[in-house]
Amino acid sequence: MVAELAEAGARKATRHKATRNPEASRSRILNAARNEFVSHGLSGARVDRIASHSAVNKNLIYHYFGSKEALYLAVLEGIYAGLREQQHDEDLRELPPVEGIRRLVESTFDHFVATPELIRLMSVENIHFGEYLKRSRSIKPLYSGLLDTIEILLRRGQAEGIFRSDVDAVDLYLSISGLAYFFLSNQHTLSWLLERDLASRRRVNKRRQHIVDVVLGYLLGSPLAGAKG
Amino acid sequence: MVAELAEAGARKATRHKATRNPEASRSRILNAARNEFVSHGLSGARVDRIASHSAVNKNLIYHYFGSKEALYLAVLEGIYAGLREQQHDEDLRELPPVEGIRRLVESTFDHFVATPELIRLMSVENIHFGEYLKRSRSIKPLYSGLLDTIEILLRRGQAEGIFRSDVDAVDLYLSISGLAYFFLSNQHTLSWLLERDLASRRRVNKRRQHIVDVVLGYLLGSPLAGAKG
Amino acid sequence: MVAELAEAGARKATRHKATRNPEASRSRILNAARNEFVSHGLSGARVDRIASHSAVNKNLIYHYFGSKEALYLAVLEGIYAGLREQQHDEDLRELPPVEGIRRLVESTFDHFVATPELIRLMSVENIHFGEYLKRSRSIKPLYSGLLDTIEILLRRGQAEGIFRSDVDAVDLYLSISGLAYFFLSNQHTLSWLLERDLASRRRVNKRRQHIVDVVLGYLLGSPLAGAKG
Amino acid sequence: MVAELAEAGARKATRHKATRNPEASRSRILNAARNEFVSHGLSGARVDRIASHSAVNKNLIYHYFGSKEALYLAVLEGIYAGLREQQHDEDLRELPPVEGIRRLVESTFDHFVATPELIRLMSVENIHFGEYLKRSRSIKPLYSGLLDTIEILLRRGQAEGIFRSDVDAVDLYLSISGLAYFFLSNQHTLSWLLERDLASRRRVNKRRQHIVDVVLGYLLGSPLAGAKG
DNA sequence: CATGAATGAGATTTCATTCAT
DNA sequence: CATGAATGAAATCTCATTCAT
Repeated sequence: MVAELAEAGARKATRHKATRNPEASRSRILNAARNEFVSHGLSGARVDRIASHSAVNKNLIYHYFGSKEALYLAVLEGIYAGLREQQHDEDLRELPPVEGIRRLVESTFDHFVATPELIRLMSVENIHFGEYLKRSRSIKPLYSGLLDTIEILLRRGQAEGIFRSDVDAVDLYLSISGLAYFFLSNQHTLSWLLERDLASRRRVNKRRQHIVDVVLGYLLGSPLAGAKG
Repeated sequence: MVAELAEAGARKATRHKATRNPEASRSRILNAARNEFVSHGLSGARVDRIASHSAVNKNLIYHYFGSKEALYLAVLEGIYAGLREQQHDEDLRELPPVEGIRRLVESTFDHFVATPELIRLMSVENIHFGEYLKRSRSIKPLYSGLLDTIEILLRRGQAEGIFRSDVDAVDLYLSISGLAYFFLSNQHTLSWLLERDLASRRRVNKRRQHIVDVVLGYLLGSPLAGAKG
Repeated sequence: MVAELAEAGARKATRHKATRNPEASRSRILNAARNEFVSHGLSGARVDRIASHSAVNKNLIYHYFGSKEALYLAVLEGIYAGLREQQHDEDLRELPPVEGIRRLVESTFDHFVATPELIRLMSVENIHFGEYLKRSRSIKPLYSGLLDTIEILLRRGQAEGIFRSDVDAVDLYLSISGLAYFFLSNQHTLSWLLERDLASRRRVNKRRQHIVDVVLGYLLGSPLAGAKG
Repeated sequence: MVAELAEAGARKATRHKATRNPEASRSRILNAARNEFVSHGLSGARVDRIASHSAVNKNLIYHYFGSKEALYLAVLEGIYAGLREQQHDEDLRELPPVEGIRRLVESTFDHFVATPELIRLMSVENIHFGEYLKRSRSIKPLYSGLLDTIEILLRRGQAEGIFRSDVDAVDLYLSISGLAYFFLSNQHTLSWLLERDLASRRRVNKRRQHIVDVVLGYLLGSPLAGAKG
């Protein structure tokens, strides 16, 4: 996966040579930059590499984006937008609660798996204490409906008497994401330490099912089971 | 938390001036280096800052550790050793299964909370595809007993008929860690996006209980509940 | 004054957008360039700023002037031409000598005050060892009559027995200009060092009178007064 | 003179190669920097040239001075300090007034002639609106006594009935300096325009005497001579 | 006549590392 | 054991200029 991410930009560059097409140039830069930041983090990324992988003069990067940090922010916004775009959570609100939650869990997991850049950039951003995310105008609004969707499904499930009654929507969201995130974000260290190939298709499929089981197992269980007192 | 991490080294520097105490110098370097790598990642860390925060000549760092990367590895080993040291998982094998799992979940969470450096370094290391971890001789052995402990508790719980039968030890470990990790590692972005202060004591305590509930809810539930087919 | 000079170009730009009027474009460029070179010197000037302040495509600047340096020379010629144009020194030759000199002193001072760009460009040009001026075909001819005028007034004053006899026209010209120039060219440092606002109207008026007094005091005095031997 | 200034640093560099003598390194840098800023101004100066002319690694410049601008300020402070150091104006206060003024005029002129860097840096600084000078802590105090000296000499000369009564100390200082400054600062353009070699020894000596004559001619004259009303 | 896109050379600055003592 | 001085390579960014239409 290392090589895959690191070289993706190089493979795509295919010597364009002076496109005279600003849209194309801009998007080639963004592409190369995403690969670079994803592979090396913010501090480790090199503007020179972004320039050469996007087959563009280095100055053009500064012309379009102003600075390495601003370029990173542009990449970050693109990635986060993609995440929320694909979640379509509003569509789930009408489903039977168990089905709705299952779909939410699965789509979260699937999007994480399909977009490894997302998880890496989320890590990078947290290494930087989220300071670039906080500068973004465009990202936060994307998250406004998410908790509502969860809340709606939860309440409907509780009204039907099938979900346990003590569930907090924020905690549930953090669990759904966390169960997928850690497995993916820490794949490299975990594969080594546990001596398992966590990137294998079999393992990934198995994990997907496990996460659904955990979330639904928890939601469908009784609040008292295993409680401390 | 940003400031806390960033300034920790500065606070400790207290002008030692030529200690002529190799042990002390070495450990001051390691301390400052941990703070630096934790605050800025590997690429973002600065040898100069480590030197000045440890009140040590820059050359001494190279004398003791050879390179910035080697110093990073030393820090990484120290941090991972601390994690496994504190887990005492062997002690849990004798406990009643529910109690054993609960303790494992709680101690994992507590150690993560108590050592924010750990989580940040785990992220940093995965940004670097785990390549430094893989160079370490000392870390992997620490993990050898962990899955056994989980396996033992699982099997005993299943034998007693209280745990569901389809649980994989690796997945369970990943879930226990992931439920805590994501919440902590991504605190900065999540607090901003969800408009909640995830670092508040109340939220942390609540999360701890939630995680226990999720893990035990899952283990104590029936395999069929909510299953796809 | 800083802001005044620096922003003058910006104020004038007023979005022309494709004038299709070559004369107007050329003159807008020259205007913006004068402001830019005056505010930042030759090395500090930016072609980009000149383009944006003159609301003209950068390429047009190269089309009309060929290079940044050639543009600078064009600006320089314009400024020097303005200086000599306004001096009308030939008109003074007929006046009574004291009156003629007084008028020359006053008009030199007044023109310097009215055209701060002139003094700044003269400084800039001397920082560059006068090399651009020397390339100009148009400037030197403007100066041909100046010393003659002074010479004529001097000789008539000496013939009348009112001017001292040992006066050199070149030195007199340098003094007339220098007494005004230094006060204006070094206003920023001098105001700070002497803790006086040399730009105030009162100070400027006072200085004008002082310079007349110095020049006439010198010319009307006797050669022996205060002489070394 | 162009070549002289521009190459002065090069001549002095004489391949030191790793002096291990911080004082010497620092002062070689300052020397080379003075030459560079004097020859090319602030914007035109090149850190690379300063490094190579001082036979020092470029980084050492940043290590010692922090930035190009800070280095420029250090040079500026050194130059201004030299000016006031050499003026010894306090020594002049006891002299007979005519003698005191004559000496002040001569020493000002002589110092300007002996230190062409001074005049050029004063011009450079005014091109930059004096903003670096204003940042300096050390320069202004040097100027505190200067006006007092002039005032004292003026008042004594007026008490003796030999100096005219309407003289302002600030104006007198500006005239003494201006009469010398313009001739020197604008030598390159003036020599060309007036078709005289203003740098020739004869011309310089003549100018020195002229300036003394002008200042004393003015001071010893009567206030009414040539006055407007 | 005029333009927006793009470039190459070089500017300042940074940083891990080594030298000499 | 420890240090202050110094370095080379490379990083980010700038800027006058040219290309293609």
